[in-house]
Amino acid sequence: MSKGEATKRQILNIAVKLASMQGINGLTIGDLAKKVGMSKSGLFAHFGAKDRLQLKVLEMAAQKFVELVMRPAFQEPVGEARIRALFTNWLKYIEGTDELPGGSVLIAASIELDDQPGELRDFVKNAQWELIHNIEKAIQLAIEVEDFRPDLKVREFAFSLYSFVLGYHHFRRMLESPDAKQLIEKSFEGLMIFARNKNR
Amino acid sequence: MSKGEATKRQILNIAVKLASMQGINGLTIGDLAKKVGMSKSGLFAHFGAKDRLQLKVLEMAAQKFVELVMRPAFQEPVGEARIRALFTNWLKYIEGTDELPGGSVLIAASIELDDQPGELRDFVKNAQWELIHNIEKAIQLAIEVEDFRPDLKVREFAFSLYSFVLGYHHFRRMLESPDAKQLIEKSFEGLMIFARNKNR
DNA sequence: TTAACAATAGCACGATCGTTCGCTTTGATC
DNA sequence: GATCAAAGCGAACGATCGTGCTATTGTTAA
Repeated sequence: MSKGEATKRQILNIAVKLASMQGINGLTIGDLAKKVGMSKSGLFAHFGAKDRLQLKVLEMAAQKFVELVMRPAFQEPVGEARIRALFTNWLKYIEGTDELPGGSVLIAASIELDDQPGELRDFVKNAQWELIHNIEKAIQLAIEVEDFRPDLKVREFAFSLYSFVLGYHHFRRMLESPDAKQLIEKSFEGLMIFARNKNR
Repeated sequence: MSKGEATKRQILNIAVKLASMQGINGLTIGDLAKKVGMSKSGLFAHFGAKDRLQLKVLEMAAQKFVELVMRPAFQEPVGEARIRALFTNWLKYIEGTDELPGGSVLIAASIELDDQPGELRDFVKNAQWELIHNIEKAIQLAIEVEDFRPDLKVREFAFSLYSFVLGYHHFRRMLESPDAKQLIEKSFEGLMIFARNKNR
């Protein structure tokens, strides 16, 4: 890996962290340069335009999500186990780490960008749809191995699951509700009971 | 009402509209002045600082929400009817009007502000908690008139309802999912069945 | 009707925004 | 070690940010 590629990656890591706190629009080149420890112009040269930087940040965020949530979940056996792993990883991702202290960048970006058309919005929209389709695949497989009811509506299940995650994000991060985790876990278990195949 | 009060109100109406599209942080005084049709400094004098303007915008947004969603719902008879009215009004509010084209200002502000402490964040947090407590009151009353099960967990019901609304917001505004409305309505009906008193 | 005051405009400020350009330093290649 | 491209810096650009100040206009009450 060339020197340029290395610093670019380092920049993006810090940029994702920053964007997760100040939003993708709140991300500023001067600010970012200061955090990275290099000059504005030197940093800027890596991307050529702010749009490019923002897009790369979103791509990196999406990639991190896949690595931390989707990939490990899809290594679990098909069925309820995979759904549970997906759920668990997702929660952990939202709770944040040193790398991503500010919750989900993509959820935040969704709301920031939902009224400003363009490349950034399109990317987020596509990324979210891809996520949903993958969830739906996992649900479909759970039906096929008869963990879940054959008449379970895949799309509706996905909507509920996604909604609960958004709710958790909200209750935990904005409301700072101390029982946020219990609430989503209870809701999730309810969803599982609803989905489970009673004939086994 | 004095002249100043009148223009102040007019400014805030346009500001809420703007903030609902560009976010509370994306709101800019120059931009706003242009839309309102007056000078930057003239507009600025009404608020003294940007924070003040932002706070007033959030207050106005919260007030609009109460007027459009909460107040009419609480005129409905206690019980399931009130919950349904709350739900219906909330959806309509999210779907947006000419006044509020950009979805819920408060939901957007929640995510924008969740990592920047201060007066604005505190206000949004309090407003959201007040909303939740009012929802919980309505649920509690529905239990007391025996529309809902006596052992229904009020907080959990409120979490689910709120989550579905967030999901609807997301599916409709970001994903532009054509079946968003069907999805949340199905989820809501499921929630109602779950909550309903079976002994009636 | 006029004196007092509120409301608005104009202008300028320092700061920061994204971006450009020319220069120096660094790194890799022969 | 010389060569040349890649990488990074410093300074400056025009635009816009939030915010003061002063002057002028408009409203209101005596």
